[in-house]
Amino acid sequence: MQVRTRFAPSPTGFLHLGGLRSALYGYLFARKNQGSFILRIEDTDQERYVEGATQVIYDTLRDCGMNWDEGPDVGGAFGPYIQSERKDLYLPYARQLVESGHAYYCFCTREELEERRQAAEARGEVFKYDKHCLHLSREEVQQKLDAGMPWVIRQNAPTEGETSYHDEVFGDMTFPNDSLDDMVLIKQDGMPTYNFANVIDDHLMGITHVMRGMEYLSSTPKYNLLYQAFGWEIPAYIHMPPVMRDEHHKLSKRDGDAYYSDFIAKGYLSEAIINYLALVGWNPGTDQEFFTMDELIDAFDVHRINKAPGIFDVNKLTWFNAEYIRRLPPEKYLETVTPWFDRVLAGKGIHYPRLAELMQDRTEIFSQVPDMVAFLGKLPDYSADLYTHKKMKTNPAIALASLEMIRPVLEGISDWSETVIHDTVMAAIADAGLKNGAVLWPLRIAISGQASTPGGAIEIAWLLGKEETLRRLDTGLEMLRSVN
RNA sequence: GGCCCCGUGGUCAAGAGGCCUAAGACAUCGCCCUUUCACGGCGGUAACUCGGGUUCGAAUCCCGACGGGGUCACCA
Repeated sequence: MQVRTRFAPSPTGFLHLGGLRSALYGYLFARKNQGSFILRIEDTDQERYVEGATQVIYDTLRDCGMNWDEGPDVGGAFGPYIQSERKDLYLPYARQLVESGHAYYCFCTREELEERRQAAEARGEVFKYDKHCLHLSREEVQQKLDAGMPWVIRQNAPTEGETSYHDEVFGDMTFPNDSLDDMVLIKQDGMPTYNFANVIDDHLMGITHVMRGMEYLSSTPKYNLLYQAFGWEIPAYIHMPPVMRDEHHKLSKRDGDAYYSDFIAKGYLSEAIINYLALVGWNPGTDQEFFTMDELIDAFDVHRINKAPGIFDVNKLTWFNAEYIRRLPPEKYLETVTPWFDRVLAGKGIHYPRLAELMQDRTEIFSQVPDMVAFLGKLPDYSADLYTHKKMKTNPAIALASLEMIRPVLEGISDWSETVIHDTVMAAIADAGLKNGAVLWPLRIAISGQASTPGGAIEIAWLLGKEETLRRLDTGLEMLRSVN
């Protein structure tokens, strides 16, 4: 059997990481089985529709390396792939169900329903539609229709017995039928509800494996009843637990920090995001942690999807990101980091390739880069306390002596290259009978103005250039003379 | 509240009756390397929710409690 899965987001905003993971698992499963991955846009709720959201979905998926075989923009034999464009297709199916007694017209207004709902709540009961309109005769229905009364079509669900189905990750599920409500199939505006459109579309599009969040676990019996009423084959179900923000809340669109685009803006690599996301709720059963998309496809197995929700851990994502950055070819790293350098170093004449070499192993997220290299563009204000470091055996007094010793040495260097600076400085330190740290620490502090820097004194001196190095050294000397 | 699902360290998780004195990873702590920081290396702290069963033997099976999540819309 040709496997066909689908990702069916509603265009209500940016794609958050939970949604991205659903897409990923669907994509992985389809590819793993040489099947097709279909993209369908579920925009039946005009009130929540957000302009441009569909494009964001396309861009995000492509960015992450997930290509769909059929979809709104690429076409396919089962289109259209945008639900609103399929609008007219659903009503006939609903009517068919009305004819066969599996559904019925309902003329109850929202207000009436609301009253009954509140009355039920007042009695401490759960409101369930009472099939009020089921008993209308054919004539009465026609009369109301002719009179132009607003209507909806509801499913006629059984009230006794139970319905079972099998889920690939949760196993066998059974629900008592009396918990099934007569859900609305066609809304008053003529649009199908998600519940209905979803069944019709999945069938029409030949979806063999329905993959979706586990929040649909309990409404699946109602969908199965629909499939049966039509005499259609019920698809295989793969329900997935949610990705949580913390123990109590799942990642949602209301949490701005969960958007894929935000992570990209902060300097996370899409490969790292995908790799990490794949591992929240699923594992390969081995110790392998790093996966390319192809390796993910190869290792993926829906039976290894966990049933319990997984909490999204930015820490681990950040670690993955740092690892991916370290593994980047140097040229690629340089290219990616350049705009981040530019934010604070544009026009400063800093040698980016060398800086990039120094920075690559220290970059966890690109957005941290500007703060880490800003000192090269402008010497920050710093305190003389920085000259004190126990392990380096230095303090302001020692630092003053060290810097006074090293300044003329640096000034005397004509070939300002790292090796020459290194050899000259180290030789001078040895000649003076000093410890490396007693000179190198103060030097680095004087020219960088901060306790930790990417690279040591020599590298920074080279990056800064002779002139700027001496200028900063003088500033440091001045400060030290005033405090000593 | 009814119904459904789930419950191994702070987090992701391996584990499908004896191999568990419970892997691995992130985080955290310590040491080493080192001209700082980072990288890297080594080591440490830290978990089977609880209570009953079943069994020679249970993290693994059963029941209950507790905890968490979901669902009960003309939203998807």
